[in-house]
Amino acid sequence: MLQMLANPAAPPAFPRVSPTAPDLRSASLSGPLLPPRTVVFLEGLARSPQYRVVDGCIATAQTLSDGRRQIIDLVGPGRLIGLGFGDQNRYSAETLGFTRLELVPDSLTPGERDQALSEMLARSQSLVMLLGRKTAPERVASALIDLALQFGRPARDRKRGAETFHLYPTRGDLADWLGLTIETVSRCLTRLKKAGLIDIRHGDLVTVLDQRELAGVAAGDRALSN
Amino acid sequence: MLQMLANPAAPPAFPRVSPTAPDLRSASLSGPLLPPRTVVFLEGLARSPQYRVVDGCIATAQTLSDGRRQIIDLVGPGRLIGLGFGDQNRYSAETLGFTRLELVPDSLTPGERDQALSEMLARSQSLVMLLGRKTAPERVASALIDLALQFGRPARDRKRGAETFHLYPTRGDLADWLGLTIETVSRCLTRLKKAGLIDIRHGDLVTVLDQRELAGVAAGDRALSN
DNA sequence: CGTAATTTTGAGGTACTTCAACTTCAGTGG
DNA sequence: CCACTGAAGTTGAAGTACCTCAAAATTACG
Repeated sequence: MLQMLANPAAPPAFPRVSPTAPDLRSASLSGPLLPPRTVVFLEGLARSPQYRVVDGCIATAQTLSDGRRQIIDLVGPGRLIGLGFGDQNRYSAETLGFTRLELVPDSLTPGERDQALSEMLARSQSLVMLLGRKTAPERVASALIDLALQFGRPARDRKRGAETFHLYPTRGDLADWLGLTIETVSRCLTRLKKAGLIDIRHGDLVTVLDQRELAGVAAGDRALSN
Repeated sequence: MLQMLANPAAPPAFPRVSPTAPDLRSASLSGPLLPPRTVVFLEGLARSPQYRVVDGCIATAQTLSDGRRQIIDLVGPGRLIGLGFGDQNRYSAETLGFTRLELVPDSLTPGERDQALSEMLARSQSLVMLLGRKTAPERVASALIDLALQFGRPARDRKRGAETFHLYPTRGDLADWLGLTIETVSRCLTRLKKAGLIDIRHGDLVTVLDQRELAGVAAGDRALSN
């Protein structure tokens, strides 16, 4: 699942782009609804404008010449993409699910830009720690906690701490984010389910059943039986 | 300010800290010469001022509660440390080798700060790609290329492309940077030496003998025989 | 020269990957 | 409604890259 896109350098296949591809730039404030797997901009091409995610989810990723893909970040509502580089994009951005973007003026206030850059840096450093020093179950648990924070809603369940969110990334996306393979991600999720820490319904609706235990797994305090 | 305190997680050996620890604050422009393994500031403590590395090398690192350490970046001359966070340090900073720091005013121009943050972000994202998707030999080769760029001098050798630099990080530091173990780093270096791509003299003087081949290994184009 | 720390090297173990088969699910058309 | 198809996910078995453990070799230093 390393290459979902064609060669990034060359004009890419635009999977499932609606025939009448909406022009983002023409949207004044809140743009059109982009279908899943829409490429917003591509690594290596001339620098794209900046967007704020209004609703949905964006994956930013870099790809090696041989096709290995690494997702740099999953970006949820309220956060920005497309800032912080020079004359060309340092990563690609793609929707994972129906997503609404909002064009952000190139001239953010220095404060806003600083804030956004700092947050991106902090998240990138967290990912470095995760990739460099955490085991597969720890990575998956950490990812779920992050996704719950970004995409979680108050949860319809009354259960204390139970939080439900829409899982935008596929197993392949999670693998490319967490430096694992699809199979390893799947196995970890299965074990988290069997341990009663999470539940997944309809394939993409995740409920965190035991937040403390999940955090324990993420921190390496709790093992995770087979 | 210099917080030469004990490591919060575990009581660390503080090798070779000079008895009369110099106070950075008293230095107006270019500070004193800090000995190796001097802790400049610590993760989790109140935010430290910002410094520019004048000469030597700084490692910035995060540590998990169980002691696993991940080096976030190795910082060479000209680059900044200590910026980009809120009220407390998000990582520790430590000298690897005799290092001279220069206090940087808290009020960088927005342009300077933006520039520095962007560079840190770019480097962090490169490290994410390295940790998530590169093999051990690729990681070590990539690291050497980065270190040659940061610490390399014109090389006394006439050889085209040959570049020599002082290897500040130990095998352990490299391992904590590259998400590997000491032994794996050592084995990769040995293989690079045997392949004639690099040479290491006196334990810490590295010469890149074949820049192209080394880049090939880093990119995964060239394998690396046993 | 002697001791300790670091690095190297080897042998064996394991967490994760790879390969392959099976299952589930969404969409499509009969 | 239900077979048919393809994509996504799961599960199992086997392989391997890297880790762990241990010891030897090298280097650093008093």
